[in-house]
Amino acid sequence: MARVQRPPTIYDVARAAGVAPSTVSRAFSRPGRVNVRTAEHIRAVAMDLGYHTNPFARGLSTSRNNLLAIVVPDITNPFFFEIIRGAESAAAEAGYTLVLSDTQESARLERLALERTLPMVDGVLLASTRMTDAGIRTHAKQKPLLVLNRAVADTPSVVTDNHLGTRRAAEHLAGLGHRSVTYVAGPEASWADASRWLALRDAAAEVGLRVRRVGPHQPTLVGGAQAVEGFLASRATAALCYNDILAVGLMRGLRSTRVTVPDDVSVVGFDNTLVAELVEPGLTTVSAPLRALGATGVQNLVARLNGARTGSTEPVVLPAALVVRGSTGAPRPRQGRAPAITAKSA
Amino acid sequence: MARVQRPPTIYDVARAAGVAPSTVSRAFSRPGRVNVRTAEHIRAVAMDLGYHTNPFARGLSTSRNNLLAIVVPDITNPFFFEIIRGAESAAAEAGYTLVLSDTQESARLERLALERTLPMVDGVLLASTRMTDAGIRTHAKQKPLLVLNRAVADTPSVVTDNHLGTRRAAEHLAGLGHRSVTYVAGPEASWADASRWLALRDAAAEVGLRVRRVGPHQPTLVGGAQAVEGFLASRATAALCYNDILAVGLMRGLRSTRVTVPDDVSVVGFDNTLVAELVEPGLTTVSAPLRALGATGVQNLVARLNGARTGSTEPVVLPAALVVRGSTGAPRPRQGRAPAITAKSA
DNA sequence: GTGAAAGCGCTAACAG
DNA sequence: CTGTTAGCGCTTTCAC
Repeated sequence: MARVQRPPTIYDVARAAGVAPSTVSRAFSRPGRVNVRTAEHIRAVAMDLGYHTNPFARGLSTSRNNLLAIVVPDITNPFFFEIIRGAESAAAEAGYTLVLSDTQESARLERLALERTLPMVDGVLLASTRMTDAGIRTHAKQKPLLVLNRAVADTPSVVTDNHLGTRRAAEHLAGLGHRSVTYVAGPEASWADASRWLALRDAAAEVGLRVRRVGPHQPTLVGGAQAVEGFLASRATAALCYNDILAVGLMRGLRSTRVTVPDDVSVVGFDNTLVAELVEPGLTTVSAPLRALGATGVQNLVARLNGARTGSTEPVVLPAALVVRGSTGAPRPRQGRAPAITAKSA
Repeated sequence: MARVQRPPTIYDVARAAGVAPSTVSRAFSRPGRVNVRTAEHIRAVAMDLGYHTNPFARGLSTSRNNLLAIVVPDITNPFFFEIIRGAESAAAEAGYTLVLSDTQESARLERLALERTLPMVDGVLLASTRMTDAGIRTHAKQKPLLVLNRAVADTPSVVTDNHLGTRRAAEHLAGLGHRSVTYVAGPEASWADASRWLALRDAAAEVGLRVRRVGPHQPTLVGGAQAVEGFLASRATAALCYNDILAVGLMRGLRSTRVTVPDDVSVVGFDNTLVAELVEPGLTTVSAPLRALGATGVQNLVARLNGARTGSTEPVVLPAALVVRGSTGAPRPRQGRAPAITAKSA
């Protein structure tokens, strides 16, 4: 097992190179201000010694350390790791490193994580936070902060266009001949859930769809299975679900009943995560630009750190689109006869 | 948008509390060494001012900043985010924060990420690294480092028991009546791939299975589809795939041919990630204790940081188990007639 | 117990 | 262009 030794400092390099420490510093932080030959020499010596500048010591003077925190409720949720990847690559590109906090859906853990990471980063990305608007604003006073997937007054945010996406889904269903749709709701505290439901109400009215709502449900396979009964009771021929996992759970639950997808009922999800593609039949879903969401968030935050004065704090809205797969189709011809409503599921 | 102000320092607190800065410092870092009433007073004043100690300034003196880096090839791969979550929660529990680097399967990016993060963390977790053993050891000289999913001489590591897992899979297949199995290989550079293949060779011999190997293939859906032809040509009745995604890709590819799973061929995956459960039929797979892998890695690393002198650098081996689902079954009775080998797939 | 002073590794401001 | 001198915010001797 390799023995770890104390890394060389700027002074070691300075001595070895026969120059002043400040010159070494300059050679690394603003190469332009140093004779090209000395700079070269210093670099060589440094490399030789295995010198790496200590970013936090630097941060002490510059009060920036090129660290960004991203706080997510659940790393294992496909929804978030696409966002994380977008954020990570944008951060790396801008020379920032990401600090990751998984709050495991707990508001308490989220608060703790934030308190621990806030003092050490230059800015924070909050993805689908469970905090109150007031709590968010409090933290935003301490460090530049940006909210993903939720609009908060006076706080920069990036959201997806739930309205447009839902509208497309409604049009799609109406176009197939559906007359009714039920929204299968997700977590009560979710901003996205509220936003999607409201959007569906509007869109349904515009395209002439009768709309119901069941829930709330956990955004999990189990939650989807639990939604079966309520959905069937709503007697709609189509379901728009809070997210993909919930939709898949619903589809699975329906399979245990006499109801088949898409012949009896059509199911639409939200987010276009990997599962939508894996499930059989493929899940028609509203695609959120997850990676772009993370990337845009980081870019805006970094711009702010660099002094960009964006007067407005209107949310940045990213477009959504409908991805049509096998889970939607025309409803049964004799529509008067609603689908069987007795759930025989486990 | 909230205005961000410069956070209060230890001096601000000292002045407001009417004590010396060093006393404030002590009140936070070693409360025992301070009069309990003064300490209380200081805490109150600090809270009042919204003081948070700057971890990196502290780190300058103590040369520890409670940061750990985790480097993964692909955040969006379910395999890794289970590991990440395990690592994250173990880190949080030990008072450490995780810094995340996604190298997007690129050795170059991995090197860059490491160079950027190494100087700022106390230790590094390398998950399924693409580096050479020599490269790993070089970095291990600079900071305590631990490798996940790969055994490297002279370097602490945590791996899963591929041997045992593969053995179980082989026994399962043999028990069902299979006489032949083909290993569908993953990336060439992968330590896990080599390890699994070797394990299968041994296990197959022991249980009396004829064994072949096809590949390498990308560990993706596409890679799995591309493996179809080679697999069919191998004329085996069972496939053991490098990982779940590859297995799912293979199953999908097979569906486009005349071959059905599990009636014509059985398919076994590796890792027991979410997709194994979602796919139809469910994928029988060797389950790796992913979360435990991440957690154990962090715990070992932290122990080392705290001065634990573990003499040996033998890999820590975590148990694997076989999870049986619908993708495996008894081979067709008339086994002389091998499955159709003409691939009609896209 | 508490204060004063030095220093962690680096950058910044000021001379030359 | 380069050297000198102060700090950045905190911890750590060493006195008292």
